Amino acid sequence: MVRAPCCDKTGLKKGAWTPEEDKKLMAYVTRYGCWNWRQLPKFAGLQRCGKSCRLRWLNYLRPNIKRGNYTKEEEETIVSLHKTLGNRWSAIAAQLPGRTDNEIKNHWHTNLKKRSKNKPAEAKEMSSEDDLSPNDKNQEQDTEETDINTQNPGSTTQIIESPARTLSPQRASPGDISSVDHNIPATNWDPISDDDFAFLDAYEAPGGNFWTEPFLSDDYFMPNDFLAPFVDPDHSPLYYGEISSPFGFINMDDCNLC
DNA sequence: AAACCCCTCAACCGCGATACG
DNA sequence: CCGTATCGCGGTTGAGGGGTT
Repeated sequence: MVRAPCCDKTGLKKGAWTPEEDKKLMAYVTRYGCWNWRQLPKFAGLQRCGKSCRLRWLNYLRPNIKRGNYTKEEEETIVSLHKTLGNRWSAIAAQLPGRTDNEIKNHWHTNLKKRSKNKPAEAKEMSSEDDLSPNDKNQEQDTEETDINTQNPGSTTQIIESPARTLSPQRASPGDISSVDHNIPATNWDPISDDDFAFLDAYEAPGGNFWTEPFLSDDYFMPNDFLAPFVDPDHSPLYYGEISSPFGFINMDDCNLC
């Protein structure tokens, strides 16, 4: 469940996220968006790799995430989509608003897989998969995917893009961020108060140090073309429009960062 | 009460795809 | 076209909780 925090050789933290880290990430992404996952941890003051931040945000902190309590409809959808799509969890998740591919994948392996095994009609496909060696499984998956592709060449079947593409804050509409799902357990979703931005404000002090020296490490380097989403307080919490920055005006409509 | 086992799920890892210079 | 950086996806791991013996 919760892994003991540890550090890798580069000093980056690994393992379970602490509430403080969550808050920092949440506050940063909510305020500035995720313009570059790799650079983000430096700006957010996190000793994490960008990949880890991205995963944490997408699977846990992102607004509108539903957790647990799968409805019957959702489970049926997962099972039926899995029959057609195979292990394309992101595609499946795209059909289930608020669900992440990781969560669906876990739910499948822990619940639905067994359950579907018990249903004779569905068990045919599922149970055979279980008895296969890893190689066989791969082969079967390849076959399955090939079938999908051959069955639907240029198909009009609605296979929505992965949630990471459709729901990721990188491309999410401002509404995605602003409409918070308060069903998220309090332990996971601590509403962000102004205080939570305090650590960010420290870097926005007059002089613009935040954008030029954010949590700078000795070897830090700011790309010349650096851009970041800004927040218009009138369009809280995120606003992507034409904004000014230390680097001039940025028309966020032309900016595909988020 | 203690030991063991099983289950859950957050997080990591590796790789392919895509973007960019 | 090529090399590099970054992103996104799917598979896998393993800590910890709960159930069973």
